[in-house]
Amino acid sequence: MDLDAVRTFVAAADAGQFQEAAAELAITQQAASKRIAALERNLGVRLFTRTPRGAELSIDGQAFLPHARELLRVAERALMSVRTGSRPLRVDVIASRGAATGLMRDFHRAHPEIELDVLMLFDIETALAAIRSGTIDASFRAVTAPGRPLPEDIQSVRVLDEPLELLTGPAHALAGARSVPIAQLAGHRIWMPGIVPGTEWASYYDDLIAEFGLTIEATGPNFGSDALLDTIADTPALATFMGARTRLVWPATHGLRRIPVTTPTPVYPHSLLWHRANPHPALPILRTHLTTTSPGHRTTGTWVPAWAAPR
Amino acid sequence: MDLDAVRTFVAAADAGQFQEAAAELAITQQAASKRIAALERNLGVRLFTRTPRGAELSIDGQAFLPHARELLRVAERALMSVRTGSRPLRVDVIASRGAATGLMRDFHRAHPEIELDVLMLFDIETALAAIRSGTIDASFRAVTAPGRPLPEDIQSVRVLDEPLELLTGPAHALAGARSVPIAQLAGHRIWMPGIVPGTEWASYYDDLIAEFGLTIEATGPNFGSDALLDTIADTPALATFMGARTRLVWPATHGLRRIPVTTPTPVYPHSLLWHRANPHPALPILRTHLTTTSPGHRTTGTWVPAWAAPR
DNA sequence: CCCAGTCACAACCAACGGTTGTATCCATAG
DNA sequence: CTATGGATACAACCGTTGGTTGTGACTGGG
Repeated sequence: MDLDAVRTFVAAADAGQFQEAAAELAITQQAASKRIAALERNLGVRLFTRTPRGAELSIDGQAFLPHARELLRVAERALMSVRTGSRPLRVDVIASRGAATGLMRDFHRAHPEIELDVLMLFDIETALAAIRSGTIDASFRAVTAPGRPLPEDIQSVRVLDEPLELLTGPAHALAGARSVPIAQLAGHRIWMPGIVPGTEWASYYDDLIAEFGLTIEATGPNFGSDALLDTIADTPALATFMGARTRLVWPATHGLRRIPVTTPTPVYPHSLLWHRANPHPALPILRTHLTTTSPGHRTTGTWVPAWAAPR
Repeated sequence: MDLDAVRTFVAAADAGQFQEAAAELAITQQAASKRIAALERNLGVRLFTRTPRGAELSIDGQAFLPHARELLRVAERALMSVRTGSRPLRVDVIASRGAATGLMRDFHRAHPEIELDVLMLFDIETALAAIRSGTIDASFRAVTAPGRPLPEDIQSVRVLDEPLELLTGPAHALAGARSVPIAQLAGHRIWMPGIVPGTEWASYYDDLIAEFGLTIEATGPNFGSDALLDTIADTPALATFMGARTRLVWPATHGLRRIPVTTPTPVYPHSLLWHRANPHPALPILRTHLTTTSPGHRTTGTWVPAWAAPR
């Protein structure tokens, strides 16, 4: 199906005749006729009933018309998504099911008129480079990686501290606990596959291990969250960490348990990063939305890595 | 923008390389490379970063990808809308803002998984022919036109009696009335432009005029409901009829009044018509939905044309 | 150090899609 | 009844697009 033909179809449907549609599109009447004939041949139905005074939609044409308009609308938006200047706000989130995605969903609900593109970059270095080059407009990240202060031209605001919970199967030793002190996790096998060295997550868990003497197995390739959850559900000796706000798309029947961790509760600090000179009109709206809906952060009873602690 | 190029882009993004994408689409690697190069040229951005081991999405490519998928999805649905066999349920309504449209909206809310195409045919004759030929699946109409009994192979069920209300501007003599007996309308000018002779509406109003001695001016071309409402709002001597369920998209500030008509209340009887042998799986669901949510019809205090009265 | 595997460029060719010119149809006016 | 105007479709022509084949450049692994 050719988008030019669809455009011609919509123009002809609106005009009621091919000639005027052809004039609008700056082609000859014959070309418009050929385009629509080709479209009809591809679809296998007649879209217009031709009369000596114009062309009016057949019933199939009437049914097709709204779909054709939608198609052009979507094509237009697809084009806009890569047009510099007045393109959708591009926001990088740290994981597709994480808290930042939920925050963006909330933002979209609050401001459905703002066009959004949400993507996931590899690590904070990539994100910073993209923010500085203007390729993306904002990023949800832990505010700094260890030893690397934020550049001068990047601004940030802390928007959410997400508590980590323990995720176990029904047969796990801690499955019945309503909460578990972090000291009790020493000696339990905690499995976190797919943590890529060099990313903020790796730094975060390195610090967590060092601080509380945990044994985290980060080995093994990441076969996707489905495989991870499957293994956790079936293996009594394994557990994993998961952000409290992470949404699980998983049959509840598997009996996975989410157990809060306490004394202290490790939290992952999400900040929004952006370039101080970014002119995108939707960016201040996002910032305002996040700061006004942020629940704030407790500092007592929680733990964050030293490099992420508020100065 | 070429849909084939978009398809190639999505395939390459999924495969992570051009060669495999090209194999899926049954073209050569060079052709896929050219298609994506052309797409990048059209969009003005680089979608992939080429490596000697494949091609991975650039940031622009990541932003474009969901739009590309959506575009292909919409194109697929546009194609289905004219494919015989498993195409969306095609329902004809009598007016774009009338009660039947509202009923279909309710149905769509109740069954969002059912694909619908709603269209407006010229009159009941066209609708019957389209139902018999299978071009449409159902039609909302007054069950018969005068003197023309329903064919044997068409079935019908009465789903809604829609009361007619008087619509006036704020300066009209009846503007303050909470309701008006139909006998009081004799002598008032009632304006109904755009009623096409030969349609059910024309028959309906002919009967209404004959029964209650009204003077309805059906003259003048239809300049659209905006122009009609504009004139009604500004002309104290004019009023018009409007279905009680008709949704008005009109600034409330113009002070239009909707006044129920009584003793009796003229109602327009909407029936659903369909072919007894139509195999569309969604058709019985629509019928069940309509009959179970139908408010039923009062017969006392209401008026319908003799040809539409239940036998 | 070579090889396997990837993408890009060049040359060639068929097919698509545009234009111009023309025939046909029908409603309307004279 | 006929001429005319306005609409679509068909035919011929032709440039450009988009496919294939052949080849070169690049890079990571054995």
